[in-house]
Amino acid sequence: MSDSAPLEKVAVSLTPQERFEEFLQSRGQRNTEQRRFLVDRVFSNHEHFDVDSLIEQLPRKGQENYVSRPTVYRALKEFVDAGLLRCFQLEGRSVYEHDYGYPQHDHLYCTRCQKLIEFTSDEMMKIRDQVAVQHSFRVTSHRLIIQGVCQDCSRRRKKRKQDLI
Amino acid sequence: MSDSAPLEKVAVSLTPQERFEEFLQSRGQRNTEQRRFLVDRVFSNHEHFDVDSLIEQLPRKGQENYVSRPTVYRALKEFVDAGLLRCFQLEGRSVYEHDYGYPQHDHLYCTRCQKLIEFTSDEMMKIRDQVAVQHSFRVTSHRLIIQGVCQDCSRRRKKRKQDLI
DNA sequence: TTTCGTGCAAAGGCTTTGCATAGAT
DNA sequence: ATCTATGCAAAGCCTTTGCACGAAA
Repeated sequence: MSDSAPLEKVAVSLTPQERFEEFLQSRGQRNTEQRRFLVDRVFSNHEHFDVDSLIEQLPRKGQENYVSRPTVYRALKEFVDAGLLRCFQLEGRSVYEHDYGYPQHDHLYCTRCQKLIEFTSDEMMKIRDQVAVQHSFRVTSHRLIIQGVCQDCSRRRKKRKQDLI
Repeated sequence: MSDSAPLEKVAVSLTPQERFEEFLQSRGQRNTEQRRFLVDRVFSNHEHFDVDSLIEQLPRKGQENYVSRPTVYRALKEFVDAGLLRCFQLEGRSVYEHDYGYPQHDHLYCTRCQKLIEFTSDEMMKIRDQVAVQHSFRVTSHRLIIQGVCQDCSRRRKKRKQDLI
């Protein structure tokens, strides 16, 4: 059974930067300034993000280290291929999160404040695999998102109701 | 534990057509030919579908019962609101399935043949609710998709390998 | 010097919207 | 008669692509 503590990191021997370097070399691709810069930015905090929120935080056109939108898209795809990031769809857009250095996990999604809460559950994995066996299905991955309202939003709502009395 | 049998229907007192009629009346909306026609078509078979595959099966422009693309989109949204259909995202597009008259379930998705296989799991629901309690999260719904390769595709692959020997 | 990567502009895929007309109640 | 629904064309949103130039190996 999982507990409610924040997700623990997993020990990894290479930095994301080094790992991506290796990935690129293995495919005969080049490690450019843009790619290095984006790896840095993407791994500078553990929040989930979408392309727009990432680009908002990057230098604008004309500034130092500007990276164009197509290049951001291309880089993110490479990060996913390299195992640095995972990508999933939420409300129509792609959401990215750290994969490298973090364990397999699933999400609670608060439809009030859009927060994504990570959790791990071994039992979830067991059931997944049992279901697969029953259907003679060979599993490669899964995606579980539990939607609802988080604690903070429930509290806020309750507080507001009390204030009205 | 769920078994591997196909999904059983759930007893409902109204036909989809009747249920949608009620829904429209409750919202002061009108039951048009297009809506009735689409309800019929959508409930004529239990397969999952996306907008394009649905429209392909509908009459073309100029023919009897033609329904325009925007109207199809608008109707599908209403069917979801009315509880007739459920909608989820798969590989970037919206996929629809019957909700009214069918139990809550999840999916195995074969990445080889794009087949969606439905399954129910009470244990899955239990774990979902346990996780939610641990995080003081109020659940409204969830979406689980297990990706991998289905039995048929595994067999085909094996067969092909044998043939090569 | 060869190849790959980048930025630009433009296009693509799916979905939604504004608007005038047609239709339901 | 009133007000919603439809079809059309156009726009929106997110993402990808073709191409010429620039940069890495």
